[in-house]
Amino acid sequence: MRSKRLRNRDYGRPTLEDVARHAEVSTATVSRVISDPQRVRPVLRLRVQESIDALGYTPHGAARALASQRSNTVGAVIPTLDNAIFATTVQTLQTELSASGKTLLLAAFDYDLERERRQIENLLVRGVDGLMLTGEARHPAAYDLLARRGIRYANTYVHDPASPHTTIGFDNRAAMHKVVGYLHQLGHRRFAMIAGIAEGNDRASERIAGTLEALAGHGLALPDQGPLERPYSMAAGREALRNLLALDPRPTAVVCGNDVLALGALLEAAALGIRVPDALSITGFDDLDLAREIPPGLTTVHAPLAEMGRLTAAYLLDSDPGLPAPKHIELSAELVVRGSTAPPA
Amino acid sequence: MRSKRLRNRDYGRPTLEDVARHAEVSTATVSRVISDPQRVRPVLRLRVQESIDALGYTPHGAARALASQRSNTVGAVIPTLDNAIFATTVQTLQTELSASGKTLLLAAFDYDLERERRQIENLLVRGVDGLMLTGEARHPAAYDLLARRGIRYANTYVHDPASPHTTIGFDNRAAMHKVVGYLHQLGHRRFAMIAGIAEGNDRASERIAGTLEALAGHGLALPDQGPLERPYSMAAGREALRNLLALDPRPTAVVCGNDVLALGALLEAAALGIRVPDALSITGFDDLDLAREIPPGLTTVHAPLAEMGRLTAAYLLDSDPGLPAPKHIELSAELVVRGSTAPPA
DNA sequence: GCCATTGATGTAAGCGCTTTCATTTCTCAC
DNA sequence: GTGAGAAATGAAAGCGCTTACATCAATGGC
Repeated sequence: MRSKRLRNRDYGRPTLEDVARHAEVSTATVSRVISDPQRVRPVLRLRVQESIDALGYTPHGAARALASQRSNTVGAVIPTLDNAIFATTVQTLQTELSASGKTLLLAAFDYDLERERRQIENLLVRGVDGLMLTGEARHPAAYDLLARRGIRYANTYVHDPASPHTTIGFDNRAAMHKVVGYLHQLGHRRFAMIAGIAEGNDRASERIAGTLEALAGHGLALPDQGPLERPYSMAAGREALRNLLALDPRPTAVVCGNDVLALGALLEAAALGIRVPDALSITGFDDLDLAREIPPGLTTVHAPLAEMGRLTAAYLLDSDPGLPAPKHIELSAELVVRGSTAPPA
Repeated sequence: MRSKRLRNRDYGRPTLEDVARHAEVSTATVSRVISDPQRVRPVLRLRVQESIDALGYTPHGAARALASQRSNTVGAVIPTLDNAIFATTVQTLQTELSASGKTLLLAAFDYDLERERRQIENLLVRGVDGLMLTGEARHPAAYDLLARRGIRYANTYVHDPASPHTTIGFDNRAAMHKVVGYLHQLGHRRFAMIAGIAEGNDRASERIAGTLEALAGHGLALPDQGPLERPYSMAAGREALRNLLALDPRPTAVVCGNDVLALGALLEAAALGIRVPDALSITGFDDLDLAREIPPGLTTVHAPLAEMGRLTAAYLLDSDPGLPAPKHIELSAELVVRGSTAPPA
């Protein structure tokens, strides 16, 4: 049973105090050398720095966080990384944060809002200084917690100036208006939709709502079955397209809730010998790399993922007052016309 | 200038002490209720729990980490999330960790080993209890740090029983032997390679080395220019293929360092009217979803990404002794034959 | 019933830093 | 040279928790 005094010397990493003793200064000075070197005379600063190197000292993050009441840590809560659109944004966020010396805590919730609540709670316990969230639909208790902690957070991938929360993203609904408007203008009248799963996912449901609205605006509607909701996979897109092709009359335009579904539809059409865009127009959403590369090119909506990550980082890093009025940063999500759309036969 | 005593009551979150006072027990008891409820009599346990709820108390992670000397946090240092193969593994890792109440700290280094060193250092400062690393090539100072801290870490995406570090992954070199062996058996003799950028990336260089070795084993070699090293993008794959097609004699088999490059090559071949696999065989590495979906199906090596994430989590969560002998978990990376390969014309 | 155990609580000492406040040391204008 | 004010340093009090260790109550063998 060794004494506490000795514990450090024997096993532990050197502490601030060890450095202070070695450099014959106070711990306050060492602390200053580390966090604000300008405040220490060059002579001492150098001496301390040498002791730090000599002992191989590295600060203890938790102690620092406890004493300073800030963790220099930011959290991101996303549905999953298994989806390029989140991966890209998180990648940018991470890079920006680490340029500012912050570390990213990552949590995924797999589209389960209860799980999301727990993840948010966990990150709050970890003391994150800010939080990137996905969408607006959320367990009420989660918003309560956020409010009670007075922590800065942003709802991303959405834009809603009327929201009481900060939003950084684009208007999913409006984007679908553009898609439908464009197809309608090409002459399409028989539409179908392959959507993402709407439950617990307001981006997916907004895209559905936007599509329905826009169609209604032209006096049109989807086939009776409504939008086909499918998980995020090419295989699901293929299967859904097969379903739609069985319809009579066949749709001439298939609007998809995301690029992966659209790509599946595109490949299935090709496999079935249905020529795109001549016999069938297909659109996506997100503008993955592949949308540009795959023939005949996928008409889709460009989601500014990296920019969203960058702006979110900037917002969360901004050390302004406490919680200002919610901010709403709208990013444009433009229609990108490629080869998968044309006037109906 | 309000007193410390009051600070909590006025602004802060409630603390353990607040809860203790409210429940009329000691802080030790509250602490026990939180971390090991069994040790407290039901009567008290209940009372404490009620106080916790009443005050809306949540623990303070940093204080906890400082007092207990463990952060319940694990770090992952990867090149980038902008690459499905890392995203998938990290996704699994994250899910597994959070099932055990651990949080994932994520850092990317963009294939810059100096930056990787800094990221590792940063995570160490944050007090991670374990670290997932990518590959084996690393700044020596990073290994020093790791050793000095006696922290548990795993080099993933590689397998090397001779390594002094724990490795969890597959043998990239051996996998390329399988690819080349298979193509050779089909009758191919004129090979070319589109590889990832080898610098600072031992997976990429191992794949190159494996290819060269295997070819040499058959008395063959790449064209004079050697492997074409390209960044991870379909556009780069297309460009590289165009380059290779200018060769005289043309290669009959193009081996790619990853699926994205291979997909680019595949699409470019299609665009140029070169029939795959009749006029040209193409192989990839990773086995992305798309490899299966895209016609004619990409022959590739299946990388067990999710399994790697799972095993890494298990290893890092394993609270066994300190640092045992390095462990080497080999995952199989099997050749998956699809439509993009056939005997040469 | 009595004493040795076992189990449940409480006490209080840190964990390794930051930061306020007091003290000491410099700077200069005069 | 002197004294006022600025700049640099040190002393020490926490930050909010965990965890020996001490204490006290309950249990059971005899």
